[in-house]
Amino acid sequence: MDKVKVRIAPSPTGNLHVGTAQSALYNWLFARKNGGEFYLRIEDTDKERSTKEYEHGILDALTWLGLKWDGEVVRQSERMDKYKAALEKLLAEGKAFYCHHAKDELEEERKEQEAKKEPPRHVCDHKDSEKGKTEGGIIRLATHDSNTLFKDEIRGVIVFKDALFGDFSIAKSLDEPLYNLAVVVDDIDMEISHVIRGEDHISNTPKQLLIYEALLEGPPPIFAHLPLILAPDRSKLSKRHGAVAVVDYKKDYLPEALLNFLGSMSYTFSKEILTREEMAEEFELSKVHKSGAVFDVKKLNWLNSQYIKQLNNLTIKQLTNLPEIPDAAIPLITERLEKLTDVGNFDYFWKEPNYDSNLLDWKGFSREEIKNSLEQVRITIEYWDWADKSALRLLLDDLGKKLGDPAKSSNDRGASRGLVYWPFRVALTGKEKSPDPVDVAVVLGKDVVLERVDVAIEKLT
RNA sequence: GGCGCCAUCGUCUAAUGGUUAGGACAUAAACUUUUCAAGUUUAGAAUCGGGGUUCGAUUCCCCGUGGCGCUGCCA
Repeated sequence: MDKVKVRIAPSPTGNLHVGTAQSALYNWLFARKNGGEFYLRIEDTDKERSTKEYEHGILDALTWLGLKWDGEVVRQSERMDKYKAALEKLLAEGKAFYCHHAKDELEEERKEQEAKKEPPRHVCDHKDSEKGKTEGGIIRLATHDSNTLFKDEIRGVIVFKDALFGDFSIAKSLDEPLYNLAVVVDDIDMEISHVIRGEDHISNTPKQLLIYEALLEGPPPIFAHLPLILAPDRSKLSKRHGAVAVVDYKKDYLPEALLNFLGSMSYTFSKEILTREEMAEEFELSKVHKSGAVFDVKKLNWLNSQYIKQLNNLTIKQLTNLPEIPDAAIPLITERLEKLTDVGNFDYFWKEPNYDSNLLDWKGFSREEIKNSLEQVRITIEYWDWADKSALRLLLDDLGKKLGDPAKSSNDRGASRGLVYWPFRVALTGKEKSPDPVDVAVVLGKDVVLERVDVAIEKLT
């Protein structure tokens, strides 16, 4: 087999879509597995909608994901001469022609066809006439309806019965090529061996095959159509479903997690969590799934939490842009972090907590009892040997036993310990939920702990 | 309407002619706990329908049904 060369071809009319990212991943894996090359081609022939900002965004997103392309970025806007040459060749050989029909004529034709329940298409009567050779109007490929088929590497043989798409358009003019033409010219020119793209391109394939036939003597590339990524309602995932751009995930997710998720969505690897190198090793194009997969953010979150747990302290600080997080707090935080920005829920490790005094209340106990508990905790802390964490736990447990109303707590030991631990945790964190307050106290240090207990006592006074 | 693709737990999927239909996420419960977002354990949860082929179909074939995609002088 010739060298494997694959590409992704996003158009810079929006941010990098997660579907395109998945397609990029599979192309990348396939190239990596087969010692091939992975190219990036920007399809910016639509001057109205393409922007440089989106192009930069796409490059950034791909880089963030770690899907580095080989060679230079190819831009269709810089290759207009190639398309023009191809068009001139097709025109000269009578394989393409100028269509002079006006838009309203075509619309008329379409309406009639719909009324007759025929497939909508334009079969042009200019194609073999002199008029078809006269410049002006759009350029169409001269076709003859027939069956077209191709072998899809993922789906097997796909047959288009009576491929009835008429003389379809390939360029608005010599200098304005349309999608199908540009794609084929580029794929030929870049010597693409495998076209791996979304399922939504299946219906374009027979058209492109006809262009290959008209332009190329050798065989066309091998095609493989990936399943679509679906929204929870099983329609194609699009902007109206919320976060669909890779960049939307950047603040909360690790690229490794997103990549792992996208990869596992339409392919079954030997394990749940694996690096892209491990994925590449196992990857076989023919084993990619056929059916669309719903984007389940819960599973992404879970994967993300698994990756976050493995992060080292420095990385966490950089990623969250919070260098002030104490090192000792990091294991306590990463243990329960699903999204990076959730780190804000743990800001009591580096900031004075702010909370309502009602939060200090515990079960049926009175304000006086709570206050007394905190005062006792304060004394315990002051006398406590700071190095011994388990000693503090024992001391606080004992305090709980002492403070609890024997009538209330004889059968409810937990409640009396709660009288100690609940206000203590709130004093330290200002939250209902947090890691073990003793663990938090150790991270905070004696001075801060005493300070915060004092603040809490103050609030109750 | 035309053409095409697809069809196993809620979700992602494994099993391709013989399994108690397996796993992961999610959910629920129990345990643990001062609380929980963490941990451990357990549970419930699926082969779209109808015909074939076969001793036997999740699996192969056909027909329905459903979902989705495409149907541009967008890509």
